[in-house]
Amino acid sequence: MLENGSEDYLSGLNPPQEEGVVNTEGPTMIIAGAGSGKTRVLTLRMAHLIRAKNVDPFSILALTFTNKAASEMRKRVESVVGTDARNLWMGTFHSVFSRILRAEASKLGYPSNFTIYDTDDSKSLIKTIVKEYGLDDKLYKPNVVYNRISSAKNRLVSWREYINNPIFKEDDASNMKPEMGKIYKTYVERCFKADAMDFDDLLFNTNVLFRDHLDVLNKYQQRFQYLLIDEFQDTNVSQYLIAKKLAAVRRNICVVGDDAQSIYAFRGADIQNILNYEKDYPELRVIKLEQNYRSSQNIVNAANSVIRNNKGQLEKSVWTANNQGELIDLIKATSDNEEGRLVASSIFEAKVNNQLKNSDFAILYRTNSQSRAMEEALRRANLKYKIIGGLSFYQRKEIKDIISYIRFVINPNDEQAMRRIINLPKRGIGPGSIEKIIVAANEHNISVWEVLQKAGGYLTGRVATVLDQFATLIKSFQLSVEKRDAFEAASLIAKNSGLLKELYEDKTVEGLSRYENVQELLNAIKEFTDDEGREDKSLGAFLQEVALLTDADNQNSDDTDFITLMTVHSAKGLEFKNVFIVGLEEDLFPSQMMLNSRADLEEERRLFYVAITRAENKLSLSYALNRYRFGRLKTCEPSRFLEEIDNSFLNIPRRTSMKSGSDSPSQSYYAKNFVNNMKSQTNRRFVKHTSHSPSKNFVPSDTADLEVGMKVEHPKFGFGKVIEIDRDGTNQKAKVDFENNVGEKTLLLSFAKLKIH
DNA sequence: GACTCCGATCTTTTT
DNA sequence: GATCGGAGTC
Repeated sequence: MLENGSEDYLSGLNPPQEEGVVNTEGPTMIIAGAGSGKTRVLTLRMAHLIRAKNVDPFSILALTFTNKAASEMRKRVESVVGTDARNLWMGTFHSVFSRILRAEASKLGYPSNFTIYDTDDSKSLIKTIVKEYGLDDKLYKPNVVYNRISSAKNRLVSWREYINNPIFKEDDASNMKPEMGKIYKTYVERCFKADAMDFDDLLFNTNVLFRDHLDVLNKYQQRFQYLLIDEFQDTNVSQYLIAKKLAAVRRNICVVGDDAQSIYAFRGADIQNILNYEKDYPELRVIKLEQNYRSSQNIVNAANSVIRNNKGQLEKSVWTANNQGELIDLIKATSDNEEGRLVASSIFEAKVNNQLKNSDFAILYRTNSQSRAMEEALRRANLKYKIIGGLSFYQRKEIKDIISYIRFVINPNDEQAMRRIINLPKRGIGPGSIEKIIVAANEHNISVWEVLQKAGGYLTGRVATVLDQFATLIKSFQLSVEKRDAFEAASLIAKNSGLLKELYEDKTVEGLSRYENVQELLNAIKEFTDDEGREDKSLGAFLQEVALLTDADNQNSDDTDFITLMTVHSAKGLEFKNVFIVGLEEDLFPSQMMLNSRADLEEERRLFYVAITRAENKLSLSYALNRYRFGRLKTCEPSRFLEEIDNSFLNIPRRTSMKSGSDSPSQSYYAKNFVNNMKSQTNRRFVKHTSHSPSKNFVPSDTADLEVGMKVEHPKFGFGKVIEIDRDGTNQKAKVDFENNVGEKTLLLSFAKLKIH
């Protein structure tokens, strides 16, 4: 396979696949049905360019949708062509163009160390602006405003164009939000002043860069002779225009996509891109990959029977030569918790009967919040699992705090970072003082950082002294960043800022885990600096890397045998032997927010299609008749999508809690069953657990049962024995000796989840 | 300014 | 269930 000049990587490809690999010149569109080997074609196409056409990997640019997809693809190219693959330009639109923007930042009036605002930063900035203007925050909700601005940027509508556009004006006025344009303008100005770009700016500003600086555009047009875009159906207009500009000279642009799997319209993805593409490149070569190699016939046919309900698709018929396979299981549960138990027991059974591993299973759901019930059931069944996505590591408070320190040290104009850390740990600087600082900065037309450095000149008394100390601290950090590598500098910041100490002194279970998380972050930074191949080991370089990272590609190589839990969105591009799609209830999947238009509903249906086509051998669908939503119990109807699946592919419902053979149990049966189910829930001996305001927590009567010598189980530390109980004072504590080399821990009872055995 | 309690509000998906 | 902001208290 690695022999020079050998082309045996072409063997085993079907005709359209081979066509996609070897026809490397000119514009190409590959319409690739689910499971049709599109990643294989894409990687071999790159390999073919390097190997057979002697193209320098450095001049190939491949744009993917996620970081994970990029690194996966790089690995696969490497397995064919060897280390040459390392020189490929490969990554998400956001990561590739943020790199280019850093190199060319000065042309746009930005420093090259500009900060990237994540969604939280953007929303909180919007919130501040709305407040500063004295606007009604019920009307101008950060979410709504953010989405409006975001979609404008994704269509390359600048604030100036937005304000001058009568259609937007009318639209906003009729929505009672006439000030939208003003907020957009101020938001952009504040980002610029903070030397910050949000996610959309990375694309918007790249367009501006290429529009206003033809020399720069020319440089990259020369460099990137071959352009490949994966998941083309999920690109937005802004992304497409960047690609179009880059490919304008050589026209070697290959896009791969599947309109049936377009699931990101909510984020500005525009299916129109496919039509524009055909218009922009009349000489286009279109290749269709229609044979599915992944799934059994039942699964492929069921997926087709679902997607058939959508109107207006590209012509394509996905088929498979695989065998018929098992029928699709339908699991009907009375509650979300029971759904979890049924899924868990089904997995357990299948593992035993078919000699399968945990990693052969995936549980897919529509919303992250559904993971909870599944998680608990799997834990009880002793099945190892891993949740992908959800609240990512980098979104945890303690991590964001440290990162904000780093951000502020690197870029002291970063307003959002400043707001976060200026009173952390508590320095006695409240909202009042922060406002004063901002006002002073605006009055003298200088940056906030300049005010902080000369606090005595603008503020008085104790606050001035404290701010002075703060500025000195930051300056000392700045010095150490210059002199040390990322790990040393970050350790110093964690320590000298006082954050580490504060967490260390918090002996609650939560504090402990926060402390561990910070250590984990430091480990990640250590890994970063220990990487031999990396030339820039500064903290700034680490920050750039981390800003666009999601925890989807947090690979822990040592332990890989787990059941995967994730949303359908994050499952795109993956495959599993056995797949469970859970929570197939009306208003949940399809989501109630997507029932307003046909287009929305069709996107949900495509999402369902994506979920189904992840499965290779066995698919199980489940729904619950009662579910906790918004902390309230709600009765649910089965999803309309279930009815769209042709019955001939389905197994008659068999996994229900019913003991009797009756196939239409009365509602009261479920109600009764559900009450029992709930009872067993409350009998659990877990202490209620919330993240803050501990006084709000109650200690349920059963922790009063806790006695010295009892065997207990903790979700994180495992089994242990109570050796001491302190019931005096307000903070009741128990000292527990844990097995598995964790040792003795003192747990605050109001926090600890302890199960008595 | 810090801390506590209480009620209101929201949860679709992600770079 | 979790977070945020307001109100009241120290």
